[in-house]
Amino acid sequence: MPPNTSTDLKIACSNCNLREICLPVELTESEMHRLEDLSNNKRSYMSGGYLYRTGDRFRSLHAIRSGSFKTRVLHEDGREQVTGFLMAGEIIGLDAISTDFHTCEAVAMEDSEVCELPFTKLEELSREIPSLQRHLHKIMSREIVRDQGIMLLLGSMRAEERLAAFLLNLSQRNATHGMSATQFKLRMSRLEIGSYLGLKLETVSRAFSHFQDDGLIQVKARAVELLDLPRLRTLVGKS
Amino acid sequence: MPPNTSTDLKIACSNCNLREICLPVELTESEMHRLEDLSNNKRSYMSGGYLYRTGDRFRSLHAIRSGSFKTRVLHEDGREQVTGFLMAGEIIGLDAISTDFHTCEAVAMEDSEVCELPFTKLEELSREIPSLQRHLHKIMSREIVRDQGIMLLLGSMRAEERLAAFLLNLSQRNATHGMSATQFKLRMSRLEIGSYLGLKLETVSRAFSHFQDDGLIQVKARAVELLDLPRLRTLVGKS
DNA sequence: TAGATGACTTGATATATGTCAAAATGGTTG
DNA sequence: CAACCATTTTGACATATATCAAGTCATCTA
Repeated sequence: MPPNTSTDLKIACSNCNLREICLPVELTESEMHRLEDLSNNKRSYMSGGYLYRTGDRFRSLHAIRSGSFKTRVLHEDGREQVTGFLMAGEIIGLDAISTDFHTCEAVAMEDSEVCELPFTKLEELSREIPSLQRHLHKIMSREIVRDQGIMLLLGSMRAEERLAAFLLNLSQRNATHGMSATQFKLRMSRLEIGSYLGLKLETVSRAFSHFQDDGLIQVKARAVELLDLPRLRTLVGKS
Repeated sequence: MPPNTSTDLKIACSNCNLREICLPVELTESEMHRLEDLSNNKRSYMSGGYLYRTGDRFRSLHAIRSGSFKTRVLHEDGREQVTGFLMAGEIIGLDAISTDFHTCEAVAMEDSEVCELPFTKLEELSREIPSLQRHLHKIMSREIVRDQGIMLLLGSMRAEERLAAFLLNLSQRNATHGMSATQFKLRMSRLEIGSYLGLKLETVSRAFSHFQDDGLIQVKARAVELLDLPRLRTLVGKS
């Protein structure tokens, strides 16, 4: 299975005009209002800006309102590993609950906006609203499942399978957020894709070229069109 | 950083005689009793037995009381990836909260016992006991951090670094559970280690042999002794 | 205890991906 | 628009790990 649709949020975020896509369906009007109070703090980040850094004190989760972020963990010796690409509607910062400090850093890949979700308040509210509690648990669990999908990818797939899985995952998430499943612009460089997939950028580039030669995709720099979804899927499945 | 100390549990499990190691410190007597009611169901599994399988309906988390389990995800084409090795005191099943179905399977690596923690009840209780709620959140977050550590390992470390990180992680978890940090018996085969680390069993075996030739470890089949922890650590750190 | 079976080690060789280098392309800024 | 810089592509070559193949060693059962 490719890395899964990740933590797309259906929590809160009403003040952020994400009412329609971000709310758990089961809330009463009054619960809704309380949720709105929670998430009234909105912030903007320029491309390249840090939402948080490794070691920062944890206070809030963030719901991405627009734009996208990458998360990465840094190794002592300077090596870095991109651990996720997050887009609008997804929740970022779950790693930090564990120790009250962030264990990775989050960088905007384009100009982006987030809603702040103060965690203590979120916990309070979820004690009172069972459906919200369950929702929060699901979001965290989904992140675990997503990570295990990436472990599968990194541990047992070859370069082109990894890239195919990656493209299909982007495709699916784009579709989920109402965008095209077959045409999109990559927000990340070959280097970042390589880090995420455990490959060197040259290998990523060659895989892109090879897919294009095979008629699987059309790619020009960061503009990608998936021409043959079924064949991409079989590529991931078997080999 | 090597894969982190994983989800060692301090929840519940009083009836399971894990009172001393498993309880969040901050509970009152009455809260304690309620927790005990929660976790009164104990089960045994023989080596090779399934705690759950992919697709099983999710009802409970499980606290491992004794023994150990491996979790693995299966790829359509039959490839499998071991995603974790869990030992006594750790919590298993967090992946399933996401969809209410298990997304991986858990197999006992030796004769083992678990406490069942019915999740709905756990949620109820954690709505009423904030310190328990926070604890549950930390356990889930810790699993996320652990998985990201493994992603770093799989994505950016070479074979011997991976094995060194793996051994150091086992060492640390053993120590956490009051066992020797330098001498232990592996509960898993070279094949399983290889799957977990994204390597073939021959590569794992060669790395073991090489470490032994270098005086880093003493290894005979599954009995391992770490002879030079500092040098193992530098091996993981830089290269 | 012997025999059988699966686990592990070791060697020779193959191959996927990494490395190094150069050229082409695209985007950005004055 | 031009010049510049970063990004991407492509090629030639190097290497870590996989693959294939024996052979040895452990563990379990009869």
